Amino acid sequence: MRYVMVQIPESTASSSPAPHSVPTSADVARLAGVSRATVSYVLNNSGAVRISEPTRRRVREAASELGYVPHAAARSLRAGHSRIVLMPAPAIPVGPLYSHYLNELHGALGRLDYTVVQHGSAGLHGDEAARAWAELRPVAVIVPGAGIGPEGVAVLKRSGARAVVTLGPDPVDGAHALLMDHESVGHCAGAHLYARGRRRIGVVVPEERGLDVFSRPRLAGVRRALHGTDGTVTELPLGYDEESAARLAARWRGLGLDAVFAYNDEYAMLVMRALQDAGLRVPEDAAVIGADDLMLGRLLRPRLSTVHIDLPPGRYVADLVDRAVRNPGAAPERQAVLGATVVHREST
Amino acid sequence: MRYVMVQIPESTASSSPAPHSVPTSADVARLAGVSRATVSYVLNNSGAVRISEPTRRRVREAASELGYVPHAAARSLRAGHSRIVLMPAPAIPVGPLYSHYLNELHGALGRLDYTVVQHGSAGLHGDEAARAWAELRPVAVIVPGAGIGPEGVAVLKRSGARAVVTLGPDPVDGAHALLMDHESVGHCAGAHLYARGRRRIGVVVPEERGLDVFSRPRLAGVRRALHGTDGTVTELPLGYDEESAARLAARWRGLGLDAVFAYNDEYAMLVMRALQDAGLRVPEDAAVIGADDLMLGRLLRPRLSTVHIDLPPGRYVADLVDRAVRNPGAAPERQAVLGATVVHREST
DNA sequence: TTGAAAGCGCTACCAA
DNA sequence: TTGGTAGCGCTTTCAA
Repeated sequence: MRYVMVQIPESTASSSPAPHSVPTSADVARLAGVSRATVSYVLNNSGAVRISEPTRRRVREAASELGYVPHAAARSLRAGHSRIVLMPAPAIPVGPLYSHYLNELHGALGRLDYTVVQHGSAGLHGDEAARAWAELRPVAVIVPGAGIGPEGVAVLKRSGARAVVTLGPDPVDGAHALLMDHESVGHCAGAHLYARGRRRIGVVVPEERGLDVFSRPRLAGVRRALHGTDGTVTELPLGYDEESAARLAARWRGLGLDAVFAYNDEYAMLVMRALQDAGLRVPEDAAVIGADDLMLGRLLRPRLSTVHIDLPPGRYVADLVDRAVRNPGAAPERQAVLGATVVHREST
Repeated sequence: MRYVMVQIPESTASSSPAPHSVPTSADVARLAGVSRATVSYVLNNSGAVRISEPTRRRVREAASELGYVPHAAARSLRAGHSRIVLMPAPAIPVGPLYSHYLNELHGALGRLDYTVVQHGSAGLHGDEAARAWAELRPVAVIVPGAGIGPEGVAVLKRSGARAVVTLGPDPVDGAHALLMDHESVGHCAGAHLYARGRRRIGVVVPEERGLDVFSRPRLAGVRRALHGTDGTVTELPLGYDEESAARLAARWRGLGLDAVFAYNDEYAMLVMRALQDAGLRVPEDAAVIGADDLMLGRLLRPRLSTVHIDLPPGRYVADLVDRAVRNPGAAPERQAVLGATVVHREST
């Protein structure tokens, strides 16, 4: 299949008015023979005023006849606030665990009647991104990773955001923090390997840019686990492809390592296969442990040991956001929410 | 880690005014000692009017001093149109291939300066969803799967959407269609298995609801490939868990099948492992083919045959949307964009 | 070169 | 029970 990009010049038609104009509440009012106020009351089921049943019917019929749909922007302009929760769209393909989690969060927010806007901040740096987000006047902003600083938070709050929640490793001034410190993931893995008698431990660090947010803390965690012991930690940069893994496997004996924490289960699968293809036995010659506890780890032979990651239910985060929105004065909450536990199987 | 849901009553503080009000262009004008019109000209670099350099500076300084950020809703209300492209958020966790693709599309749209809004339409049916989307007055709507009908398209167009693009298997009246027919994926797999001498073919149909959009056509494609031959097709419902796969493997000999198309590579890995654990040889006793050409297939032993899926670059789809937006009068385009080719490895 | 003012669609107040 | 109307923040004529 071939795709040819076609550049079309700005059409002259684009500046002409729409063929048929979009119906407004005024149109509905006209058709129903009432005022715009009445239309608003009826369609919003405003309990404050009593409208006679015949009038209500006329209004509703007029609305559906015209195919009237209220204009969210106008409404929130008038109301002075929106129900928009903004989340920056991940710039790079992040693992299945995380993207699944974001989906869950999305759903939970939707159930609380928020509109989730994923804003791609490609190419925007720091406060620039925050300013772009602020233009949408979101009532809340959820920022994964280390995508915002205190100035960014200030910009958002000044623009009316009632809650800023970070999902990263470090708290940010002025924002609620759900601390998801991947350091503990690495620590778990390192401690486990050490307890299993391994002393010379390699740690895979993906070359894919943008994964640093996760991979650096995971590496640091292993370092901490081995600190003050007779164990050593060796950093192993690795691309997510077979050649890269084969090269690592070829160097393996020279490296003198006896175990590897492979960043996550997908990288672990890659590494384990390369090691096995190079004639090394897992776990005898090399213990391998992954992270994220994906299904595929259970299907490998030997079965892959991994670090299971416990994240708060999307519902919980959504509730935190909702609470913060309804009570913007409250002091920023700050809590660690990432649980890491080793799942010991056969590869270590 | 335990999470306790806390219900907080509506705070009385929530109805009190914001502690400090959000600066508007009027505030900037006041501080700079000019009119709001001038502020607008300066901040939008309007070429139509000439503003003296000193004035420009004063305005810009005032804006940054106040931390002024324009209000997108007000702007698009005035302009009569937005730059919002709406995409329904996938209700169920969809495969890595697809979610990666949506991300790519998202990025490409962002580069064209559109704001992507992912709207979770959980619980909304048909036109209800379309109406909810229409409230945001998106300039374009991209609907994956079979999430909209002709009436939905009409609702959106009537509300000002200049382009509706479907990404599903069937074209919808009034909308542009990028036909991604997974039937051809199944057809590919079926034809390949038949050519390799297999005659009694099982097709895995995931039990996970919401995957039907993909799995049904894939099944139908296999049926078509085998139609009029001496081959047979057997539907194999399967949950994404080891027990379910083990049950299938236990039934395998009784089923009398000699090959299986496993929906995608992840299910294929699950099935292949279960078959091997049950003492069956792949491909001798059972040929296994997946789909989506994920990395993991290359890492299995035997290496997994698969159907590689070719999707148009995100950039291409974004350009189509952009073209449609700028030229709303044009007839709906309609083209098949899903390429499927077998990658023959060792499992078939 | 700048300012005054209209108006986008909507809701909420106050009057009738 | 209903209508008139102000005004949310912004851009864009038209006048000065």
